[in-house]
Amino acid sequence: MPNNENGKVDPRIKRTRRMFKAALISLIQENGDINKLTVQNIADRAELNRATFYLHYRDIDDLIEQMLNEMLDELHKTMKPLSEDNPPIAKGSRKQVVAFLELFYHNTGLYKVMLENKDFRRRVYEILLDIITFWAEDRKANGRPFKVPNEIIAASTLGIVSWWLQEGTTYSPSYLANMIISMVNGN
Amino acid sequence: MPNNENGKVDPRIKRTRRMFKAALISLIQENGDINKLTVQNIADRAELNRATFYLHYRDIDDLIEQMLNEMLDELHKTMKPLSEDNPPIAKGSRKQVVAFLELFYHNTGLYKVMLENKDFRRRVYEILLDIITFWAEDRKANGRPFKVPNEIIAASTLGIVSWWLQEGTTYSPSYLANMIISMVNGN
DNA sequence: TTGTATAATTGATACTGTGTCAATAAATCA
DNA sequence: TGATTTATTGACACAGTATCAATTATACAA
Repeated sequence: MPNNENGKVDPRIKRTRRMFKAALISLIQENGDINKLTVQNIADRAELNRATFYLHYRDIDDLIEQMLNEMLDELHKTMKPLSEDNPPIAKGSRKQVVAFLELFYHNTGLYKVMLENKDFRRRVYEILLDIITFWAEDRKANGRPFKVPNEIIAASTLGIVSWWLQEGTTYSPSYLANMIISMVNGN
Repeated sequence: MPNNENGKVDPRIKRTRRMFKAALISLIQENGDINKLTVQNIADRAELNRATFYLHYRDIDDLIEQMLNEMLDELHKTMKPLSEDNPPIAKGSRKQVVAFLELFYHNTGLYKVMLENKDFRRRVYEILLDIITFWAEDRKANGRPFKVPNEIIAASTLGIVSWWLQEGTTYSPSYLANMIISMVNGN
């Protein structure tokens, strides 16, 4: 973001980008499809000129990528403090899974659509892999290592979360966390 | 498909549709993306006129849907005889999972891209759910029912298969089947 | 507070892709 | 062979993309 010499960002820029992002979310929630967006629709919804869009983003994918990065930052921010718990304990892990699921739960419509994006999926997978790797080390130290590779556990969990969002999140985050942990623990 | 009075299909029609479908597969394998197709590209690759495309398909989504149905028929055909094994046994189930994975394995490039399609994913999920439901009944009858709902097992498996294809199918179908079964069985 | 720098708007333009059509050519069928 | 169906061709109206120069509006700094 272009700054002036004091390190401040022109409020017009902040406002414009906020408007475009809000418009994107609004349209995604509305038609539940990420592939039917047009620059004109986004500009109309943001109540800004279409040419203004191109002053800030290369194209729609560029806007989506920036959006996606902000959502991933939020995910990371929620997960990181928990994974730095010391010492790591089984209860802490469950808490972490629930916190993770709640993030999705509180923005079902948005995350459901965003998970259609390959890049977003890949990076959520990586966050999951981080959590699980951390968890796996703890389990190994306690003499009951996971029976399947961490990558497969992460992929499995992503599959469950995607399905859960698609299906309408009828299970609570807490219940789903139990199911995930039960599958992973093998009992 | 339009038939004449003898029930035969004009060979020009068969040829044309075969060409369009081959062109679609070829382009998908080439750019690994289902969202960057144009009618002109497909027609060029098929060595047919663009207008001819519209004689056979409403639009690109229509062509993809027909493609998708053919692939699902193939999946069903592979799965059905196995799920009618009588009596159903644990070994039979493993064989079924391997057969399922091998189908994907032998056409990685195509299935990988097709699994980006929401509709295709939903229907593969349903096939998996069928298999697992069948399996679950057997387990229940033997007094060791699954600990998590069938839907969650199906979603989990779909997540693993999607990841496996994305990642480049480094594990063999047989090994991956073991991992899936291990997760499901919880041991 | 005023001048200047920056951002946003407007209207224009060239371009790519869609979907349809009428006229014509080519292949199939009876 | 003649009639019928399919495929090709070129044209058209349309929607959306991406960029530009000229103008208007807003923010910042002296």
